Amino acid sequence: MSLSIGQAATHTGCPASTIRYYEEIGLVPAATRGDNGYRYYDAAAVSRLAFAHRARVLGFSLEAVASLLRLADHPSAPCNDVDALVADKIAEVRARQADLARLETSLVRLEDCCHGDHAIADCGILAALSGSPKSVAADT
Amino acid sequence: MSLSIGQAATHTGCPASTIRYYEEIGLVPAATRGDNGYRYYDAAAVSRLAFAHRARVLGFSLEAVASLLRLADHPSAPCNDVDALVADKIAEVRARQADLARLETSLVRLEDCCHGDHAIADCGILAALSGSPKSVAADT
DNA sequence: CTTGACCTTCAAGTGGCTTGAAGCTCGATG
DNA sequence: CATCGAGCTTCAAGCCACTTGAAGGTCAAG
Repeated sequence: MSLSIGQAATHTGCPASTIRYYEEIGLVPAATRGDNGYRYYDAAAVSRLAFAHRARVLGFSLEAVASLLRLADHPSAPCNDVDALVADKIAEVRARQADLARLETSLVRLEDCCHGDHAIADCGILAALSGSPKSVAADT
Repeated sequence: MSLSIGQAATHTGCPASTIRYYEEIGLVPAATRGDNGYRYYDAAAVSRLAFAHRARVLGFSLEAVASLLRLADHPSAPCNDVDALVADKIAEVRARQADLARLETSLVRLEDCCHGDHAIADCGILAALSGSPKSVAADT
């Protein structure tokens, strides 16, 4: 039961063009080909694609996904490296969340600079962006 | 009192290479040049660079920054468009925050799949990534 | 007068794909 | 059996926002 690239795409949620790209950069091994030149994916290949796609959706870089795939191929090795990759990612996501929270504060402060209908000349937003100090770029 | 590109970079926080890039793509007008071919920036030019850099730091795309700069050049126009850009950005940041919160949940759940020192073959993280259902990709 | 920091241009690389062109093949329909 | 549209192939270029590198000119200090 092997799937065409389009079927594999539907199955994994990973677009066909992206599957081709993953093969091109060597993230996944080259698919087997039919006599027509079409790529076909057996269960193991589909599983690798699904794994890669899931990891990408979770925010892992292609490099990290490659590491995870390599690790998954060595079942007897200790799983510390896997843990480390996940822990790093969590730390990264939390850092990014903090960034965004600060950003939101700044943007809301910026929004508050503008009150109602008036001309740009009187708009506090542009004034703030133009460098009036301590109105926007606080709490770094 | 005009600054070299390096001084402008220090002053605005925007790297010299980025300033050159902004000029290249027409985000800011071409700097005036000295006899040596060096770019020099007067107060107004530095202010434009600072404006652009501040807006970028706040997460506006180059396209949005270009809009803001255009708007800032028309002081008699109403400021609704400025408001809209800022409001859009806030909505975007909040959406991204929600994304990241979901992501964090998934990653932590993933992390919980692994308990202590063992081999990869027994690691729940890789099992979860490999497609065991409902362990990671919940609550979409 | 030499050193080293700074400036110049132009080209290419980064990540992670996506899109487009030109041309195959396949399955269903008339 | 012809044909049509969907799906497959390859290769190239485009996207965003820069960054990096090579090769060279300029300037101020020692």
